[in-house]
Amino acid sequence: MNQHRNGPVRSAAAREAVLAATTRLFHEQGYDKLTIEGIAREAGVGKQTIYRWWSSRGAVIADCLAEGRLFPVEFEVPDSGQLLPDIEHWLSTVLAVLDARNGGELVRSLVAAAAEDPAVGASLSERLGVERSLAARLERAVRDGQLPANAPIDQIGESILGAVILRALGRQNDSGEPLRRLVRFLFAPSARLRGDLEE
Amino acid sequence: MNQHRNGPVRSAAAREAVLAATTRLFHEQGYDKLTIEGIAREAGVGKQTIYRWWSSRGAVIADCLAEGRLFPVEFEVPDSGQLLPDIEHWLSTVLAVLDARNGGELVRSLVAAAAEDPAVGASLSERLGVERSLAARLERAVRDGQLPANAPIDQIGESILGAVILRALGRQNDSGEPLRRLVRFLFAPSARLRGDLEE
Amino acid sequence: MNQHRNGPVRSAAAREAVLAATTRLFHEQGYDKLTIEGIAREAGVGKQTIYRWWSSRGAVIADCLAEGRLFPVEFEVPDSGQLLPDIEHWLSTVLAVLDARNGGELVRSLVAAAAEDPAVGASLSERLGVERSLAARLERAVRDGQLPANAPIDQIGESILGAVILRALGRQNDSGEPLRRLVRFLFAPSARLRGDLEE
Amino acid sequence: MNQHRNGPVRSAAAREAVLAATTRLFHEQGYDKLTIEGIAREAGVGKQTIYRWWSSRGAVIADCLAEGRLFPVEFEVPDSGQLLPDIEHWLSTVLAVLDARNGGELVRSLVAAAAEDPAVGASLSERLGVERSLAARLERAVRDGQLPANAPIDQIGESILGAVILRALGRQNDSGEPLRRLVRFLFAPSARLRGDLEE
DNA sequence: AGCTAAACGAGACGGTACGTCATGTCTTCTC
DNA sequence: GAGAAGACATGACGTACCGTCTCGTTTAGCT
Repeated sequence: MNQHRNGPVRSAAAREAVLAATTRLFHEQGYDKLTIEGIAREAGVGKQTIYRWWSSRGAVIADCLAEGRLFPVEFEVPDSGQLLPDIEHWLSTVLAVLDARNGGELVRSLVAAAAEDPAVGASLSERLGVERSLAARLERAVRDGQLPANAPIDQIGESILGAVILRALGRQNDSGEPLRRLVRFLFAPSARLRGDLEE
Repeated sequence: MNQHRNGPVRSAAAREAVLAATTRLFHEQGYDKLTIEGIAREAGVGKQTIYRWWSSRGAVIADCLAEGRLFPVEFEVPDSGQLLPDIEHWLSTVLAVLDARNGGELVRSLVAAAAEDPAVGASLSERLGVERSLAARLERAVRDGQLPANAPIDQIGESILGAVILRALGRQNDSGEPLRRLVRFLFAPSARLRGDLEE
Repeated sequence: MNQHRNGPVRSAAAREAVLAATTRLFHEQGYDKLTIEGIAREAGVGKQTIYRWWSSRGAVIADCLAEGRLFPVEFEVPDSGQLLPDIEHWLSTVLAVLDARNGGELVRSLVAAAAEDPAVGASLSERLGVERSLAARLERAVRDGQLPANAPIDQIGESILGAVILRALGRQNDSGEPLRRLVRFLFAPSARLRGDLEE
Repeated sequence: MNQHRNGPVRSAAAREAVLAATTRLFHEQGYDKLTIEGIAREAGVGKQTIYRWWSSRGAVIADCLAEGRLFPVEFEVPDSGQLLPDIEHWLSTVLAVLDARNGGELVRSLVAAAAEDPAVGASLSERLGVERSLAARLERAVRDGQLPANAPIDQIGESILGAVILRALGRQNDSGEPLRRLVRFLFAPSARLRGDLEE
């Protein structure tokens, strides 16, 4: 028995306009300058329409995040068969994006949004598009015997992502070399034992 | 506030009152509810006195952070000579604090403050009191040969801290076991190679 | 030639519900708190149904007024043959109603509605139920020779009503004696000439 | 012991700007289109400044009224020694103003404001500038013996003013003759008795 | 009896204004 | 001359209604 309701239905156009405007403003101004009124103005939408469908500023961000509107690219981890070079290549891509204009600001805005709003926090890691692909690659490495069978794949991904976030919070302008050393440490364990991580 | 003074000297009492009020409010309400007016009210201080000496809300937080007012305890890493048990013990302490009331909220507030304000971001990692002690312990491990000579000590610390932060952002209520698996992975490399991380 | 139309006709139930709800809310909350949405909610009616049949909030009020829903009683002027005692008795009735709970507020609400909406203004004086009956009594007085043949009956009524309204606007809590003095002045001209309005 | 207070003092410029803007908007748009935000915008003033010093829209109007900003002219009653001609002349002046552009609207706006706000209501009659001057003239008439010693002067004034208001509420476009007949009735009692109010 | 179009309840929509709160600057008075 | 108190212009908050506009449902009168 279908539960029917009368009346007009949610406007897809309004929803789209809100998410598009939010994405635009988020990239242009960052999270803390993002306001409901600003979104409404930019989207050509009444404030009440936003409040009707989203509980907070963070909830709008979370929707944008869930639809992949906040990241310009997907960070795919290549799979050449050799774990460390693949990860290093992926890391270079990530760092290149982050060091481009507003990349660090984008991360900080996301973190601020996640800190403020549970919904954003909940979808942050998986939707970041980072861990998903990374985890897939690591699972493959486990199957290939390059990582032990019970390596904590998710946690390894989170530790790398966490280090990336901390770097963004500290506004460090290093070359990315410290992060590269971290992944080498993580994925070249035999080298670690031999003490020849670096030549 | 302070009693009779002749010279135009910065009032130590006012400074103290501001920092104390900020600490109190930060713990009670979190970063996003923290306002300059609220601090001034709570401290019994004029708004202008705050603006005179601090450039922003974040700068006040950064001062509190720098003076160790925001953390109830210092997280010292014990040194029994055995790296992994020491780290696991330390991690248990950290997790216990975070899972206590408002512990997660405290981390999220700090992260939000760091995301918003460069000054907070800059002092976050070292002042967190976490990495300093952790790095010292890891250096000792290097000297003892438990870690390779060129292990990226700071980055390892940041990766752990980053994972802790991500856990707080995701509001996860796990037992902390995932984090424990991560440190085991990080500090038991030989086990990893043998595939017997867990029995 | 009848222009025929299909479909249902205006719902008497909806009309009744709207007018009843309006009357209820008008008495409970006054004119300025009266809203179309509130009426629709109270009447269990769609907003559009109101907009379809009435042009404005004032038009609904005007309808209520025209059907005598806004006044709890009719103010009949008795006719004992003696003009002044009749008028004074009527005035006492009016004042008693006005000084009862919300009586003044009712007048003010009506005046506000009349000020805002021409339709209400147009029907205010005649529909008030005041002047109609008063004018009838004054005409009788003219026939009886108690008033000159061309006394401005309508204007006399309006002047009394106007004085009543001004009293309500000023929120005066006098006993009503000033109004009584006015009607004595109006209807005891010979006394006036003799200077013995009051003994 | 004087109870002293620190801090800046109320800005005379802001007060003046608010009252001037209110007066302007009131005349241009009437009371119901008058909004706090509109006043603030027009005055170049923050909304909060208005809310700090006035409790409501009506309170601002009441201040304007009290300073005579809402009426373009003072309605002085001439004093030639002969009551009726003086009053008729005054009435002509009043009617001329009311029938000019927006005169009726002005009255209706004032009445609406008075109905909504006690402060406006309280100062309406005296500040209207109407009754004050009228009462003075009537008192003179009493002294001259043209009115009985205990004629209810204030009430007579209110009855005239009330009739004027009712006329404005009804949007009547009569020539003003009915009002003239009323004052003739009020102030030519002997004529009334002889039934020769009009020849 | 079926068809059809209007009226209905519900309520989403782009707006305006509300009254409150915080911002960062400025002014006044006290110590 | 630093500091408390707080007024100021600005602007966002979240709420309430405005008047218009869909939605599906219900119902009256014509075929």
